[in-house]
Amino acid sequence: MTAQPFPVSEIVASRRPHRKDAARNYDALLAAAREAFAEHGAEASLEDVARRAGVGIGTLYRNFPTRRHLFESVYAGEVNDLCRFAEEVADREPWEALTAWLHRFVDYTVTKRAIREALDGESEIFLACRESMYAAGGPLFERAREAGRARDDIAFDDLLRMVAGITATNFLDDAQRDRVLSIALDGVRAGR
Amino acid sequence: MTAQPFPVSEIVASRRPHRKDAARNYDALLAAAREAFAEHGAEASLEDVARRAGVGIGTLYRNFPTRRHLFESVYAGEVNDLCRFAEEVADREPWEALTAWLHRFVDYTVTKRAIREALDGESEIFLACRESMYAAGGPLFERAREAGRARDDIAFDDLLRMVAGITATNFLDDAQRDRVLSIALDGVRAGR
DNA sequence: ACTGTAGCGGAGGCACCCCTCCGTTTCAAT
DNA sequence: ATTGAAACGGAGGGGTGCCTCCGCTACAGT
Repeated sequence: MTAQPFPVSEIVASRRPHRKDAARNYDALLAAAREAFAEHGAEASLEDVARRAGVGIGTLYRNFPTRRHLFESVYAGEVNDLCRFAEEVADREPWEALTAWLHRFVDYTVTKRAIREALDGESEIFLACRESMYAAGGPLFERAREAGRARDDIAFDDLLRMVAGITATNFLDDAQRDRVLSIALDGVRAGR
Repeated sequence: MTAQPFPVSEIVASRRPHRKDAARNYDALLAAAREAFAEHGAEASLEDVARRAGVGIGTLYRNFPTRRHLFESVYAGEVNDLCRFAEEVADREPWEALTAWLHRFVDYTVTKRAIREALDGESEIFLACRESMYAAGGPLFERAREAGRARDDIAFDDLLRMVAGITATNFLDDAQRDRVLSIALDGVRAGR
């Protein structure tokens, strides 16, 4: 809501090194990790991440002392994007805003494979991310509910986990994924 | 539909050894594998499976030459149970029969963690399992649709993948899982 | 009870991954 | 251009998992 709304983005940005080569490697590692996590889940090989980034394994460990640091950084980056997107859709029609946000939620690839674990992560950053995400998406849900477009016997957490589950599943193609998501969301609509 | 409706059960049973000790080990391995797959997904350590079963690693490999053999056997066993259950509910009210079957689907633990992969498996057994499952559950869906209880713009495959996704996700507790499943199924109900 | 054989278990070779440590390289401030 | 400090990369030690192979065990048929 303010200029720097999400503490998460600061945490991540603050870790980025100042020297040019170091910064480039840092970015390459994050991008490589995003790919690797998307493909293999949170257990992806860190040596593979370093290889993809074209960087020595030592460099990976200097930037991200543990697997958790790396994973959290990738995750936080996506959460951050998601939070920004919530602002973008804030002035659309309530139900439309909610579903647009949820579809964006689905698009995040790391999230796709790893969000289930992340939803139960207990570290400081995971908690912060979850809070940010709830702060961003919760009001959209609330608004849809007040407009009589969403049923009021479920919690935002229920909704998010439902979508996360569908998101994490393999489908024949993207069309099927969207179709299934729409069906499930129809269950969330008010008026049966 | 006939006395031995599911080819899958024969495949699995035919592999069970005749000698007493061997049969005991075979069963112990299947049970251990079911546990291990449920906990760690399809990538569970085979040495761990052997340890759980109280059996040497060599014995595991004699009974199940590859990881895929073991996984398929566990999976086929559960599919088989599921198929039987479809017969049990066949004479209930259409919508109730369908949801009862889907809830049972949710209960299978191996399935829970691994069905996403399995839904895309291309081996002969996976195909046979999928076919059996569709043969068992499809008619339930069809019947609910004909009774005007389920919408007709979605496929049984859509429904199954939706439920599988929700099934594979972590929830705070079983109550939340059931709640979310009900919401999603409401999207499948006919009449908005 | 005897005995041939199916079945057993685990040592060991190979591969991969984790993470640390340190000699070498590269940046950027002067 | 010089130079000190920051950053680099990858070798290597320890761990775990995969799978094979073969000497030992115990079942079941006579």
